[in-house]
Amino acid sequence: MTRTGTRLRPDERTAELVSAARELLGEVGYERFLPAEVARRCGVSEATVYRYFPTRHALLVRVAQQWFDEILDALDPGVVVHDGTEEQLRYVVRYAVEVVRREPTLTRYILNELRPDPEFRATSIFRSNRRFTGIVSQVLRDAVARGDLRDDVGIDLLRDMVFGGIEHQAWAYLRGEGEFSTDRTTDGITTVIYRGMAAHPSHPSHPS
Amino acid sequence: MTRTGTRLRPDERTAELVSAARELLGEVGYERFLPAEVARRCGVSEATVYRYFPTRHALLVRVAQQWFDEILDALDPGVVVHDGTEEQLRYVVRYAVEVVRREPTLTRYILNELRPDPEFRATSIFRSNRRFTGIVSQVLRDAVARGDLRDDVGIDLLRDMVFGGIEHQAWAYLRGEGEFSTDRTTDGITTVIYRGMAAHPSHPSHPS
Amino acid sequence: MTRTGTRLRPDERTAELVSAARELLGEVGYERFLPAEVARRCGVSEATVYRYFPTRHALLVRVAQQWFDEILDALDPGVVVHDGTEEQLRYVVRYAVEVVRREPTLTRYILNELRPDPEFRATSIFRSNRRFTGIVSQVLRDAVARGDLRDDVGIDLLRDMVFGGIEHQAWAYLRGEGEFSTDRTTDGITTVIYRGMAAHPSHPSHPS
Amino acid sequence: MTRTGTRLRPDERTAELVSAARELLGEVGYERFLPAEVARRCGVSEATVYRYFPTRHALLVRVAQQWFDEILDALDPGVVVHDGTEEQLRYVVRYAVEVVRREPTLTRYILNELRPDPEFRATSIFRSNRRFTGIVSQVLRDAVARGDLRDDVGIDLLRDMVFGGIEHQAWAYLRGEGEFSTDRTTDGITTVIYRGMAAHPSHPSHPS
DNA sequence: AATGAATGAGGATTCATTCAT
DNA sequence: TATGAATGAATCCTCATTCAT
Repeated sequence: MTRTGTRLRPDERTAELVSAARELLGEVGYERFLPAEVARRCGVSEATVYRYFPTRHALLVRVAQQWFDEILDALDPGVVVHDGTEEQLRYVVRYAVEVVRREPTLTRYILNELRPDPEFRATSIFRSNRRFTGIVSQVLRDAVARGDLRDDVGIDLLRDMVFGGIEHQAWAYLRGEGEFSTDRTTDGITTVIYRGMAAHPSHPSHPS
Repeated sequence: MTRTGTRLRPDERTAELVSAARELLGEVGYERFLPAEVARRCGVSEATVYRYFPTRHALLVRVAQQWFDEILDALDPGVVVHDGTEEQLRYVVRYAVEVVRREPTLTRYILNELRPDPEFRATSIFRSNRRFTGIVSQVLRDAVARGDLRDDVGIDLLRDMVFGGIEHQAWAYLRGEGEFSTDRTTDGITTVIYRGMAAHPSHPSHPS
Repeated sequence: MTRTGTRLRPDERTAELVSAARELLGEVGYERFLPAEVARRCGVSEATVYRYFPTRHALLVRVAQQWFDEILDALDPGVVVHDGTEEQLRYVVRYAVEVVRREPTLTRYILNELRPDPEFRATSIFRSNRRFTGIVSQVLRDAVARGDLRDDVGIDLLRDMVFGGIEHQAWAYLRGEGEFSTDRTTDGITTVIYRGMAAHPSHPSHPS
Repeated sequence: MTRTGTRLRPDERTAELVSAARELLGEVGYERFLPAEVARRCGVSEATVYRYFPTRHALLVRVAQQWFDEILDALDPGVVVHDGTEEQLRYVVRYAVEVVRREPTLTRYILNELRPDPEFRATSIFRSNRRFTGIVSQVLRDAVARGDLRDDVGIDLLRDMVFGGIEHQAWAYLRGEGEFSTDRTTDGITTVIYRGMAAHPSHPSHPS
């Protein structure tokens, strides 16, 4: 994309490479990700890519890392702002929907390619990833502790229904098999989870 | 795995190849699936694989097809047997859990590699797949029509929460990030969906 | 083509194989000639082909041999029947045109694949081939000896202009680049060769 | 052949590859042409060949193209220089003889493999090829228009006798079945065509 | 006599990675 | 710092040929 051709400071070049790599990963997925294409998009040689990243894998990991950090930096502050279990839940679900929807391949890469890696737990992505999916878990956990949600279904299962549901929706959308409204998906998932787990079913919520 | 070394009848050899291919696909996934490895596991040459399947893709498709048919043959009859929305839902969810849990990579292959293929809708897997995911949708749809479930959340989203949730659970399990009890997963998902969508919240169900 | 399925006497089976092989060779050419396809056309197994012919090459050689013999058996008697150099020439040219036109690939195979073979001169095709192209040479040689044609151009060159010209015409025809009239080609070549070599130019011939 | 071992500039490497490929094509023909052998002859890896040419076919086409261009650049200017039908004819025939004689396999490749290709007419070789064979046709056509040659035999047939005759002569020569003197072949063909087609047979030419 | 099963030896093409300049 | 050239190790697929039954 960015066609520089000129010499860049190492941090600029790195940023450019990561940016192009993120786009590419989002477009073609992990297996079809070619370092050569990243180089091409930056207007540099393949060797330059390897100057900044020792392996293809390292570049991919860096992409995930940076991407996650951006997401979390934007997400984190907002959580506390919302009052009430349902509103907090809706907020994080909406955020997850927006993220996954915007970059389903990237999400998939992190969730499915990076996490299974034996060395994953040693990576700093591990921590970031935990922050990302964990933030949903935390909202749920807090709600349970507060007595707003029941505890008869595991938090991890609820979290998986949220992320799995979003992911499947996104893929169906990309395949052209259905619409993908952020609102509709957010409200639907929030509603099901909240109504399904609410400790006090007397005040059912209404999806928009 | 199976080391025959002997000559087999075509149907036997085919069965052996499909079986080994299914295992391999389950282990390494679509992209890392090598016909040569299938051959090795069957104790035959690579050329033998190509004697029975014209292309790598054809073998993979056959694996998916046969596997699906086995699943569906076992699943179908049972649905009608169960009375009540929640029980029917629990039954199909349990089945899906067992299937996805047993072969998560295979599931991913069908969901992510086969479905996006432009020619997918012309395949017989398409029909099988529709039968598979459709059976969940149908149970939900029937329940809505019967007035047992509300209609304020789309069927497709519910279905995605079911399959997405199961898939994520299975992956986390395989990654050693958590337990995976068929009962717990089945009950959890069924409960969330049912309680979250039930038209008459007066009689909440209890997960085991 | 012939679908027997039954057991044949060796000579019958051989004949059937050679016949199918000839057709195939004519259709696809030497390099794309697959023994498996010959077997398929005869309704027998590949192994049966190898029962009768030790190698692919042997089968191909046999095809050429038999084909040549048939041609020569039909051609030979007719030569003497014609009176006059030009008529004899026209006769053999017409025959060559018909042969090449009908089976250009086969001709090509013999002319270009078989002849270069180091062992070619030891083959019986060598003799047959010499009879085939030699018959044209002989007609020319006789005419020179009789004083009807000059001797200032080598017989082999004339023969090559005849066969090369026919072959190129046939290929252009097959490519759809032009018509191919047996009469027109025969008369054209005969005329050029005869008029160009005639010792007594006072009676120029007229092509039809 | 050329064993460099060193790093070459792209144009040098390309030239070396094309050169080696031309030689190889001339030796073994289209079907037996292996990119791996080209690599071996240049002392580089097979991958290097594919760095410069996306496919085997592309390399072959490039060989043909470049080769043709060299030929035509040398041939073209000379035609106009010669006076008289017979001299012009002799000149282009001589040129064709030299070309075909030097590289009969290459000629065959262009004539038989490239020309039949459906996309051939879109290639730049198409234009080059037309220039090549067309130059003979043009000389003949001009002579007919001028009244020097009769019009009772089609130009295309005459052209085919020229090229076909040359090709067969070259092959026989390569096979060791006869001598191949450029002069003798040129004069022979020119003589036959000219004497056979001359409108005024009173001044027959004398082959050397 | 016939064959069905099986394969060894290719053979075109891809791509992450290295290294001399 | 940057790179252009180069490649080793795959990877899918083909086909003439063998051999136990």
